[in-house]
Amino acid sequence: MALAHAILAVLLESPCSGYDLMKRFEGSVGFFWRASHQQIYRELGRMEKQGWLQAELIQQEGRPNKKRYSVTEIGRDQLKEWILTPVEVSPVRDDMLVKLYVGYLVSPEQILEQLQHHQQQHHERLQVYRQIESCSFPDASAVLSATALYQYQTLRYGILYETQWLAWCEEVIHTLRLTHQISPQEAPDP
Amino acid sequence: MALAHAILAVLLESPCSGYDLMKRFEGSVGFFWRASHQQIYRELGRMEKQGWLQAELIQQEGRPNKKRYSVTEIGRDQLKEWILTPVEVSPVRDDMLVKLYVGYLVSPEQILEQLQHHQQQHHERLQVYRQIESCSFPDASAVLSATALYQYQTLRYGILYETQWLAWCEEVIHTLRLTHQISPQEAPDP
DNA sequence: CGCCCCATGTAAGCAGTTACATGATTAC
DNA sequence: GTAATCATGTAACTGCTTACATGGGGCG
Repeated sequence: MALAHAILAVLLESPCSGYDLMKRFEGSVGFFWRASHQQIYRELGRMEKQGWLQAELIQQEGRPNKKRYSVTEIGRDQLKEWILTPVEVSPVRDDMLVKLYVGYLVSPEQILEQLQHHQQQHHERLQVYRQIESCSFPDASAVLSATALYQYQTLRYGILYETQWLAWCEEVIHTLRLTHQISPQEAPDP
Repeated sequence: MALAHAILAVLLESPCSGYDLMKRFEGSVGFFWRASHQQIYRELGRMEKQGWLQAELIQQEGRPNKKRYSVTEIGRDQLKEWILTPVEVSPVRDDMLVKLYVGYLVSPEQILEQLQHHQQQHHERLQVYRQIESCSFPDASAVLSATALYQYQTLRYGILYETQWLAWCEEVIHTLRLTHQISPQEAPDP
């Protein structure tokens, strides 16, 4: 039930609506968890029933009303307890690696195309994370509070992860070009 | 349906039984996919129905009979087609990062314990991958066949991934010890 | 005698994805 | 006007996990 715990973690930082949660999951906390809005609303409902959260209806004018969820004492205790129970490392499941494993089935150019598509996506994510880093943690030598320090470490993970992916993509693309004598694609001259 | 494609990829390399597949998924090809035996048997059944695989019953003495699955022409074409359709990067979902994000809820020592547990698991995996590397690809300068080259690249991913995890664990543990003035645990003197 | 390995499966339940639905406001 | 943003959901489906089940052979 790690989605529930991820939600607790985010709401503990600051209470918000399901809609806002969704955006936080696809944005700033996306480097450790992702969830769709359907998943989030369902889970919020369950968690409220169990007493982990409490909802407060916020009336708004000019836009739909919303429910603001905050973590209860019970929810907080649940989260604490969960932290202390050891977990196995998350299993790796990556489409790109499966594709590469059987890359010999198609032409090197076609594999290169897939790799470059992937590379670009990781590049974009890295940009986003670096943006967050320079906004939220501009001073590398600053003394951080406990909460900021832990959050920064998870962001650091995201940055290392994407950097490693890019390095791997570079390595594979380089090797492929060497062994198949493909020259890098250049912008066509007008 | 990426599990099906991962199974195709592995069976294409060499046909085997569901039981063997399971072991391959938790061992040598574990750096790009994992699956439980229940998942595998169910998926094998479906794939045989669809004509992607064909099964051959192997009678054995002194041990249970088994079914040896191999990839059909249809399955091979499916896999090729799938390779060429672009996919989004796999979403990150990692318990350890959620735990660290709310690490301030428990003592630094308790977080360190979780981190070290994780570190050890990644260390063990790295050992396994390095073992496979030195067994299957002993000569770094050797010219590899297309299939070997692609497989080697996926193994390289596994190695980079685990190395990056270990580096991150080191970084976090180091920072935690500095800010909380915890000295490294030493083996107790007898 | 108990436990692990080989080898295959069923059944129940939870997690995640895809598609559908509503209805107001704001920006181009 | 039409597309996007805000805000919430339901329903159906697929994927994954956990638990249960069977049965012979080999090891300590």
